[in-house]
Amino acid sequence: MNKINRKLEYALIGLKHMRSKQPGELTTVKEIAATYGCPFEATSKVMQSLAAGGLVRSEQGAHGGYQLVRDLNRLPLYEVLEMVVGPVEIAKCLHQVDGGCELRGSCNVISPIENLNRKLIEFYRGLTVGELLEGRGFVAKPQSLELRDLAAHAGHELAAVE
Amino acid sequence: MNKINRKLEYALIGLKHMRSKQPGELTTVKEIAATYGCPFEATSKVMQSLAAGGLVRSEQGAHGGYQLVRDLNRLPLYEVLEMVVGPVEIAKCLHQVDGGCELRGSCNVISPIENLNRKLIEFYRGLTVGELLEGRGFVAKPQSLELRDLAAHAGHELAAVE
DNA sequence: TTTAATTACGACTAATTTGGTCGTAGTTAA
DNA sequence: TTAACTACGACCAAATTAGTCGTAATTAAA
Repeated sequence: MNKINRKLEYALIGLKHMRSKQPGELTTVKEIAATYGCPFEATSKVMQSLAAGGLVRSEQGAHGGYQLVRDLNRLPLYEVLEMVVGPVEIAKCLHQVDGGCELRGSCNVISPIENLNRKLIEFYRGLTVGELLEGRGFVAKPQSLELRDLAAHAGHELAAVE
Repeated sequence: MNKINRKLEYALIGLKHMRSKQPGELTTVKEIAATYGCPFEATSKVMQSLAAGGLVRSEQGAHGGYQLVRDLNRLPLYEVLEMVVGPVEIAKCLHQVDGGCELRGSCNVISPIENLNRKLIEFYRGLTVGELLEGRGFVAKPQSLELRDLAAHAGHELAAVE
């Protein structure tokens, strides 16, 4: 029921990576996957979700890729969560029968978890992606020549420093 | 990876129920299960966890049951989470291999998800169970924990924060 | 015009987590 | 002794998550 999973992790990793690029410069999924060891297909789908949500722009074809189109410092984590894992809904009502509440007004069941849900949404709305990406640079350990070639081809060092 | 699940729900339901009792009055799992439709065995185990964590006291035997021993208004949700679902750890390091970090001591990879984890822990530490158990309407004055309140009840954990 | 590199996306399987049950034992009031 | 409780480990089922595969579609460049 929670929404913090690998998809979100791949999204944040990708966003952090793209943030270090020049405006207009594209990032491929292959590049992200190779640099950080994320599974290609899974990462690819996450990027597609981000593109569908308007957070990144995609260019197809050879020399295609993704680029950021929004300022991460003004982007609530909540929006990314919506894009990659859907609405933040931590728990369903225990007593729902065919979509309706069985206990009606006397229900004290859903309330605590619903309260928590609301507070979590508040929390996610108030937390910017930019904040999460702070800290030391995300330095990947070069694992192969091919990797360095990739980075070189992109015109960047592997170490993305703040 | 998230820790918001049915166990937590049963815990909050039980706590809310017990809070309405007189001091010294016991609540049985049977009572909770019957009142709210929670599965008996699952709820029972949750209560046992709460007892192990010192949040409630249990009395065995006929006419036994559970009772609250702590003030829910000064109890961080974090503690309940620890009791019923273990430490708040939303995501494992992507680079872990066989339970150990692949990069060992030289690992300077800080996953954004780890940052999020820290922020979530902060959030859970500052949110009291009492707040969550308020009615369905708005809570006029949220009783967020101050640091000194935390110190009174969870001083040993505060030391581990930094 | 062909090829290679890339995004797009649905279907599928495997792995993990979660939710729940069962059996049995220990405790205590009546 | 019995009935009503808590205590707890082992187990199974369901749901979710994670990852893979196959196949298009798109585009730059040879």
